[in-house]
Amino acid sequence: MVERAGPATSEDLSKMMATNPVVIRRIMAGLRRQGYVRSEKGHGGGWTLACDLSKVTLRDIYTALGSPSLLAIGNRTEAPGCLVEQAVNAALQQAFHDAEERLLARLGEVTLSILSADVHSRLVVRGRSEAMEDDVHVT
Amino acid sequence: MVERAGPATSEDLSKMMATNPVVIRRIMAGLRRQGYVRSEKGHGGGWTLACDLSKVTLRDIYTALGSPSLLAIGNRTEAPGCLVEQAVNAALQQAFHDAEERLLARLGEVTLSILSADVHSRLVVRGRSEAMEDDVHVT
DNA sequence: TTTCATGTAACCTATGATGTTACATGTTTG
DNA sequence: CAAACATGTAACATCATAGGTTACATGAAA
Repeated sequence: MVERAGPATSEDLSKMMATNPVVIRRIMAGLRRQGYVRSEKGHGGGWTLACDLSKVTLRDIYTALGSPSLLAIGNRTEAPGCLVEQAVNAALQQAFHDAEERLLARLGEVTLSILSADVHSRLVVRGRSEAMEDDVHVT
Repeated sequence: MVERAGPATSEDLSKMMATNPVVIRRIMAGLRRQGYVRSEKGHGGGWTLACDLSKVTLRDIYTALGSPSLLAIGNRTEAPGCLVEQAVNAALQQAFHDAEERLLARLGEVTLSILSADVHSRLVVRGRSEAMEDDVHVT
């Protein structure tokens, strides 16, 4: 979206990400609630950025999207009756917490502007390698 | 299983864990391959421990069970074409690795004997609180 | 007033984890 | 040896959930 002059429709975005417009709207709804994007209806409408990319981190987005669990395993039951389960939970609770913290901390370090810059540099690289392929074809 | 004198059948274990005997066998198969348990067929058969509980850690079990992913998120595609995906992966790769390492390290610290001891102490606590409840009922 | 776009509920579908059935293999007991 | 038991495993069924789809209401621009 950074690259675009005007608003991007859910239709456009869904094509880019090989998914469905409604899925895009569902996801963007969370970002809109936090004010990271704006949406306009009608002709020429669509989604536009509404935040300072250097101020918004992946963690903000993670939060806006409902903070789903980062770990594949973890304490399943809130207050398990099974003593073995209790023992395992007690033994690993701290580690789960630490691992999650580590991930969240990193998410908080990565701003959208950093990502944008990285995407740009990757674009350049891709451009160069495509040019090289052309050379090969020509030569 | 530590508590039992003889072998425990998949039937017994499945009842304890509120699941199905076949599910138990599926899981135990992994542990048997690593030599942590033994299985005997026929009358009086079932599962018995075959390892030193102080030598086997949760990490060993995790490995025996096929090292499933510990993180709920992560690099989905091996070599994504999408530049944004590449950029995000690059930014988070280290953090994913660190978080996973932290979990694995902790799993490696927790031996089955530690868990067993903890379960025992919880048994005592539960016993006491039940005794107290009895008192209440009596008084 | 028509066209376009979001907003959202309701439903459909694909996937993976778990549960179940069925049957083969081997072991003990009478 | 035959009957009862228990594992080993394949094949199938069920359930939960993430994602996809349809349908329609709301609102804005041409």
